[in-house]
Amino acid sequence: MSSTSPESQNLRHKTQTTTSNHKGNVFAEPQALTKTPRKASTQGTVLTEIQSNMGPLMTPTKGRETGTGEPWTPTSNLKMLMSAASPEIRNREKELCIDSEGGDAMDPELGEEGEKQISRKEKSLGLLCHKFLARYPDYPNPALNNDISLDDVATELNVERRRIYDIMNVLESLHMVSRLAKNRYTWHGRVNLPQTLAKLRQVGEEHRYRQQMQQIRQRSLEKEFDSDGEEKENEEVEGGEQGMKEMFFVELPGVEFKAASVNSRKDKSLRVMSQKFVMLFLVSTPRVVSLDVAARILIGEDQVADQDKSKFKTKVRRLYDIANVLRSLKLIEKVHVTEERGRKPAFEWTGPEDFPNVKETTATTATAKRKLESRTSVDNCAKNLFSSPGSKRSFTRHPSLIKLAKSIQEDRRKINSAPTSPVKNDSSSSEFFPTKMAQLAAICKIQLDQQSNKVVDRTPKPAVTVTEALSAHQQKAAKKPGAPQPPVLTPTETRASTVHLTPRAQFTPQPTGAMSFHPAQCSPLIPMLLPQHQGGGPYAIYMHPSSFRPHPLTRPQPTSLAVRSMTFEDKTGRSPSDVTVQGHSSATNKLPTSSPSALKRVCSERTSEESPSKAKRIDPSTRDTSPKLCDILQARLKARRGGLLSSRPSPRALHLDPEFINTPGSSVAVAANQTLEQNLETFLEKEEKVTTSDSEAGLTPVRAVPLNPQHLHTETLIPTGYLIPISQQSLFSYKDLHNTEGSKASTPTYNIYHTPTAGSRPPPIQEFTPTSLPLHRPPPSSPFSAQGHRFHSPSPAILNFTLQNLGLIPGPGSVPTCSPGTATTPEHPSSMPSPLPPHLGLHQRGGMVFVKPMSPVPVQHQMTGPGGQPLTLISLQQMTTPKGTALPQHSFFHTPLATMVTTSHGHTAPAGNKTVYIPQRKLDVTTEDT
DNA sequence: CATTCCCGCCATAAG
DNA sequence: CTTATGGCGGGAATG
Repeated sequence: MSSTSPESQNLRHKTQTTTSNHKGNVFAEPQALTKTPRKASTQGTVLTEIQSNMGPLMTPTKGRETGTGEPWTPTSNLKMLMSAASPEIRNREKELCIDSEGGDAMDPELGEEGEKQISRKEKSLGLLCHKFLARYPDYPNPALNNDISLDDVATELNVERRRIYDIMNVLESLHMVSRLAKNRYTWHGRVNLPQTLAKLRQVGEEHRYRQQMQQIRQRSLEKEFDSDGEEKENEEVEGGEQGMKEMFFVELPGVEFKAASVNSRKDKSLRVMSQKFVMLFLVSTPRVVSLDVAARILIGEDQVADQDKSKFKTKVRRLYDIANVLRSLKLIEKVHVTEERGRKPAFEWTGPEDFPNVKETTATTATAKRKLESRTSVDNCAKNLFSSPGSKRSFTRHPSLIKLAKSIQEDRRKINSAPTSPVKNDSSSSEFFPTKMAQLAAICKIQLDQQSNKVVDRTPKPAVTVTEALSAHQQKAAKKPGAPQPPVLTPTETRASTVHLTPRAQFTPQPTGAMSFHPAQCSPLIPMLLPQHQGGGPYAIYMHPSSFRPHPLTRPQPTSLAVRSMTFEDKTGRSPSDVTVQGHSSATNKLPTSSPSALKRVCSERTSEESPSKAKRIDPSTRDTSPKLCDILQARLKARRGGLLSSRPSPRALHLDPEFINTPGSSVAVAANQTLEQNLETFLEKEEKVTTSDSEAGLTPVRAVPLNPQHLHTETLIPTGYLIPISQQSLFSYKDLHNTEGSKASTPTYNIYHTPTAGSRPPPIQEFTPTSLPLHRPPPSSPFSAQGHRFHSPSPAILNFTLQNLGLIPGPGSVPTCSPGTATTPEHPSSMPSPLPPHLGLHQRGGMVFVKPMSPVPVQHQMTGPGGQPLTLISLQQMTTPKGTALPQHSFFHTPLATMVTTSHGHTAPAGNKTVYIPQRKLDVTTEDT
């Protein structure tokens, strides 16, 4: 929108040829400033960017809707600082203290100019992404306009457009943004991240990525010799379905589908690749995926052994691009897997482990929808057909279709909205954004459930968190019973760590004390509402919906979305795919649609884990295992069905519009039925299978895995089209409970959730470390001019940086607070009994403080930034990823089995501790089931 | 040398 | 046609 945009673009293009300088200057806001020394400098080939200098000068001209422009200088300064620091130090984070000013501070010598070498890192995609993310709240107020203008972003961040596309593509793959139109995207933040992840995991399982990964790993281990042939075969067999490598983009429901237009362009790589990559993490047992394995899988077809190297290389390049973005989202971290042979670059998942899908299904409201569905579905189908990957489809984006969809959707919404959706917002606090609150609540809930206690911990005590984390891991990893839980604890703090995985460890799941307590927590957490049943239900396959989006600004309907999510499964009784489900208890999965059951289900998951006895049995079923089982089952099914269900496997053909279609009536229902049957069958077979599978995997089948048939995922229709999950927003109330528990209650929950980190992972200790942020608010005097002045809507990014620089980072041990500026309610750590000694992880590594923009408007009360702008302070554990910082995190995540983590520096983590591992095979990944 | 991954040419899709 | 997107790979920076 800004006038500048065109100009800038033009300039860019033009400039390209001659010099590299491109970017920067131009956008900087032409109008305002004159000062552009940088331009000249830039041009000069050398990278030096003088920008830093400029910074102060610049006024934040650009502010647009997004949040206002950020002056960018500061940012750049920060950047510089970081970069400077980082190189030397592996950690980016800590150094900040330094200072304020940008350039000089850091460098003793150079003073201002100094930066010349910006080292490549400054330009890295990860950093850029960080800056980008800093501009938007993790959980934006839906009511606000969350539009993102590419031009503005490019300008403000001072980067070429091309780079923004890279970021947007991956964010889009996670549904954190969606494309509205030409230069416009809408920011969704992490609101539907849980759903997205759940969905991706589901899809990933369906694709049997886990198996594929295992095969590849094995193969590689054993090099060519012997076995590979066979193994391969096996896969391929199943692969029939696999064939569908080309999956399409997985879509989410509701909010996001604005992107209708998106699907168009072949949907080639980045977006899809990113999703696949994430899927790999979600299905792999140790949440570690090595680069090459990922590349191989992503290559897709690759069946043949090594394909071109070049292709591989290219793929790897892309993976790095994606990884950098994911890293900035804190979803993954770089690690090294040491196999026998050497260490390979790999990434470890650090995002949320579980995301129960929350979905609400509202069972009701089928009425109108069906009709709608039918239509849409048709359209969708058509569309799908057209759009085959690779080839160009003329049809993509038919306007007509889009419109249709829109209208339908709207209708649907209206219809749906009221009844089911539980709208309770307790939000007294949430005055303005009920919807948002709801979403948040939902999210929270989800997180809580998943993480079980983690959330709680986060605020109060680290120790707790750790424990939980451990327990979770344990479960996954399933240790031997004898093994104590503590093992995991080792606080390894390395950031970039090397993980050594021993191949199979045998483990039995064991009940650990820790686990036991989980249940209790769960129950409390879950309290109110679990949304309906889980499951696959929530997702619907979606073609691409039209880009319908209600008003950006005004969109009330959050609830409606929730409502809309219906699950097909109801009919059949079983949800087609229920990722989460695995209730141990119910052999039959059919959960009635009733919500209560859903809750139970969730609980059950947790409980299952916990309960020792059950744990064993059930564990397998639980997330980790389940996938396997699923895979197996699926494989079986496929084999059988073969022809029968061709439809299913090849998703492409089907497109269902989720929303519209939710009702089971159509194909879905059928599918569901099939699935049930299949499940049973598979289940029976399963045992056999299990063995085989294990063997395939390379794992010794130590234990028989008891599977619950239930878990199996049915294959849902998903594969084909876009999947749309249902938005969870409905849940809300939860937070109340939460709050109460946590000390924070008073503060609007919103804040809490806000914390970026919070959402996802069990926070390693570090999070806590940061002392209370609020205090730190940068004094006006702070070196950065920007801060002082900033009137309103300062760019959050800047603040963040500043804070960091100022040394806000607290020492260890401090309480993590996310208090709003004003109150800063201290959340004292609630005194949770932490089973584990704190020492584990804590280090002060320096948490970072992050300031995120809150939803601008309303939030004010909560906190007010220096300028009066609303700010939320959050402690982050790690900023970006640099390897250097020491974080304990990894250790937790690693399966207890045999992983050892080495710090980047090389000091090994404290011992493998209790991990039991049998070093037989090098391969890390071990499946664990029981 | 290997790993990372930035840069930006240039093919395509959109408008 | 002009733009907007984004695949893709050279090759530079780093390790």
